[in-house]
Amino acid sequence: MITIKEIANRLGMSPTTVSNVIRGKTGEVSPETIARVQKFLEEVEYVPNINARNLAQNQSKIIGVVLKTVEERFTHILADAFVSELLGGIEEEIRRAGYFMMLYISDDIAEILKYVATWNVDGLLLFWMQDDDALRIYKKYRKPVVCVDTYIKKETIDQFENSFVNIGLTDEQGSYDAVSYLIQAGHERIGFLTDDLSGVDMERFHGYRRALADNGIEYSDRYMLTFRSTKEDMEKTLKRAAEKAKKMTAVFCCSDTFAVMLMNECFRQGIRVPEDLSIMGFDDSFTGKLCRPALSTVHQDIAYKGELATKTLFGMIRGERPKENEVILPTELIIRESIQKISK
Amino acid sequence: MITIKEIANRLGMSPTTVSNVIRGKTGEVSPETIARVQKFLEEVEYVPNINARNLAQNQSKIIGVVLKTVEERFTHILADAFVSELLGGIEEEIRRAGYFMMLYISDDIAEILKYVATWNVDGLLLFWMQDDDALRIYKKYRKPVVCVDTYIKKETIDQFENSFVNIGLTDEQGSYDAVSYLIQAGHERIGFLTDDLSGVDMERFHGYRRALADNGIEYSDRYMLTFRSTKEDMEKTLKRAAEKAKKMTAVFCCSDTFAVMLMNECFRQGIRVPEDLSIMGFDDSFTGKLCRPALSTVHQDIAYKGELATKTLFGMIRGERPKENEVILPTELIIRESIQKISK
DNA sequence: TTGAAAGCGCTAACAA
DNA sequence: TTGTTAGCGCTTTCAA
Repeated sequence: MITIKEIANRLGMSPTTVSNVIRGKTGEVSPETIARVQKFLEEVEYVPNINARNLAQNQSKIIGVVLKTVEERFTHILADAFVSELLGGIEEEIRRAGYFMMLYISDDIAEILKYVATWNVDGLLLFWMQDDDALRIYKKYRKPVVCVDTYIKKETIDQFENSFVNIGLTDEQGSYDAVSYLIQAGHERIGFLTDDLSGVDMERFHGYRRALADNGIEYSDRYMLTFRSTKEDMEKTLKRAAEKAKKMTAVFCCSDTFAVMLMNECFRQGIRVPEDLSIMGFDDSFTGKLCRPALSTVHQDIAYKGELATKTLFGMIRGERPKENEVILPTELIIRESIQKISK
Repeated sequence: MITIKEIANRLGMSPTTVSNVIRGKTGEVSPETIARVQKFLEEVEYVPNINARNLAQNQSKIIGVVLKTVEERFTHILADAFVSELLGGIEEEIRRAGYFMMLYISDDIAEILKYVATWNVDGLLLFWMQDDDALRIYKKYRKPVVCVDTYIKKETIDQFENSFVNIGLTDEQGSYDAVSYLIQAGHERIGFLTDDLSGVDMERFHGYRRALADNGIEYSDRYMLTFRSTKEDMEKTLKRAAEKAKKMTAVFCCSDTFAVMLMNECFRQGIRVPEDLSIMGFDDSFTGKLCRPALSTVHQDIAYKGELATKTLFGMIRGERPKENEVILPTELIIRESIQKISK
C-alpha cells in the first residue's frame, strides 16, 4: 500500500500538501496542485491507513454497539429476530454516516470498557443496561453514549451531567393495552411470560398489573411464567411454562420470540392456540409476523428505534446537546389470530 | 489514558521493558520487574492503544465479514434469519480468538476493497460471491480469505494459487432429495422459488431439475417463481408468485425465509397449505422452525457453517495451509407438516 | 501556497 | 536483563 510520503516524493512535493488535498483542506492549496495530486491518487488507488490517521487524530470512526449477553444463551443473541432487526437499522445509519460498526458482546462490563478504550471508539450505543451499568460505562468513557430500552433511576440520571439519552418505548402502556384487550375478550387467568423481570420486562409487568387491577382481577404469583434462557435450561423451563399455562386461558409474553416458542411448545403438548390458550406477544418482529396462528402483539418500529438511536448519537458526536434525555416511541396493539374471545 | 512511556517513567524503567511485560515476552525480563510492572498496570488500569499497536505491527486484529447486499433490499440483510444465525456462529468464534469483527456491507466490491485495505484487516470472510468477485478481492487483498457458499469455475480456482477455500453445502443433492420427496408424495407440478438464479440457488435449481428428470417429469418455465426482493417490488412479485402457484400442487423454495413468506401470502389469498399447496423450504432456520403448518425443509447447520468458516480462517492466519480447498457440509431432509401426499 | 518537523502510542532491532 | 532509538503512516503546528 502506497503512503502519503511516497506520493509526495513521486510528485516532488511535501507530505503536508498531499495530506491537505486528501482531507479537502483545499483553501491552502493551489488548484493546479489539487488537480495533480487528485489525479495521482486515483492512479495509484490510494487508500489511507486508518490506524495511522486514528492515532494522529485520536479518534476511530468506530461506533461501538454494546450487547450484554448471558453466558450459554440458548441461541446467539444476534440470531434473535428483535436484535437483528434493530441492528439492521443501526448498521445502515452508521454506514451512511461513513463510520464503522464494531460489536462488543459480553456479559462483563469491565471487558466492554476495555474494548471501547482500546479502540478509542467515537460513540457508544448501549442496550438494555441495568441501572448502574450504564452509569459505570459513562463515567469511564465520557464520550457520547445513547442508550436503548434502558430504565434507570432518577438519581442515576442526575449523575450523568445532562448527557444521559435513552430511546425507549411506551412499554408499560403497551402492555397495559394488550392485557386490557385480553380482559375485554373475557380472559381472567392471564399468565405473564418473561425470562428476566427487570428493565423493559419490569415495565411491561407493571402495565400487566395495572390492567389487572383496573379490572378488579387479583394478581397471583401463579401467573408468573419464567424461562431460564440458557442452552441447558431453555427446553425444560419452556415445557414447564406451557404446562403451567394449562391452568390459564391466556398468556402475555414479553417478546414475540418467546410467544412463538410458547406457541410451538403448546402444539407439542397438544394445547390448541387460540382455542385452549390465547397468546399475546410483544415487539411485532419478523418471527411473530410469520407464525400461525398469526400472532397478536404489541407493535413497535424496531428498525426505526435503531435508526433514531444512531442518529441521536451522531448528533452528539457533532457536538449537539440533545434537547431531551429521553425519547419515548409509541406502541400499537395489533390483533391477529392468536387470541380467542371467551365467555366467562 | 495512560501510555507505556508514562508508565516507564513512573517506574523508572524503559518503555521496552514495560512493553515486554505487557506482551508476555517475559523470557527477557526478571521476575521482580515483571511483578512490579504488572502490579502497576493493574493499578492504573492500563489499556493498550490498539491503533498504535496495529500501526507498529502492521496488523489489525480485525476479521472483515463481507456481505454483498442489493440496494433497497426489502429488509436489511442482517434481519434475515439465515444471515443472523450464520453471523452468530462467526461472531462467537472471532471473539473467542481475541479478534474483532467488522461488517462490510455493500453492493460494490470496490468499496469493500477500500474498507478492507484501509483497516488493514487480518482476514476476510466472504459470502455468496459471484465468480470473479471472490477472485478480484483475493487478487488485491492477498491475505487469508475464506468463502462461504461460493461456487466458482474451475479456471477461476486455479488463479487463486492454492489459497481458495470454500465452506459449502450439498446444495444440489439437498434440493434433489427434497424435490424427489415431493414427487414421491404424488406431486408433479412443482414450482421453484428463488430471487436470483445464481450461485447457491443455481445449484439447487440443478438438483430440482435432476429430480424432475429422474422421475420423467418435464420441466417448464412456467414452474419458475421469481421474487424481486427490493422494497418496492417484493410485495407485488410475492403476490404474483402465489397466484402463479395456484396452478401447481407444490413449491420448492430456495430458503425458509421465502417459504414462510410464500406461506403467508397463500393464507392472504385463501390458498390453504398444505391442502391446496405443499411448500418445501431450505435452510431450516429459526423462522422456518416456528411457523405453522411446520415447514418441511432441507436442514443445514447454519451456525456451525459460520463457526467452521471462521476456524478455517484462523488456521490460515496462523499460517496453516488448508488441506482441501472445499469443505462440503451435509444437508438433511426434514419432513414436517407443510406437505401433503396427493394421489395423481 | 508550500514545506519541515514533531508527535500520536506502540514495537522491534540493536546496543549496552 | 535493560535501555536507546528509529519507525509504523498520518496530522498539525509553525515557519518559509
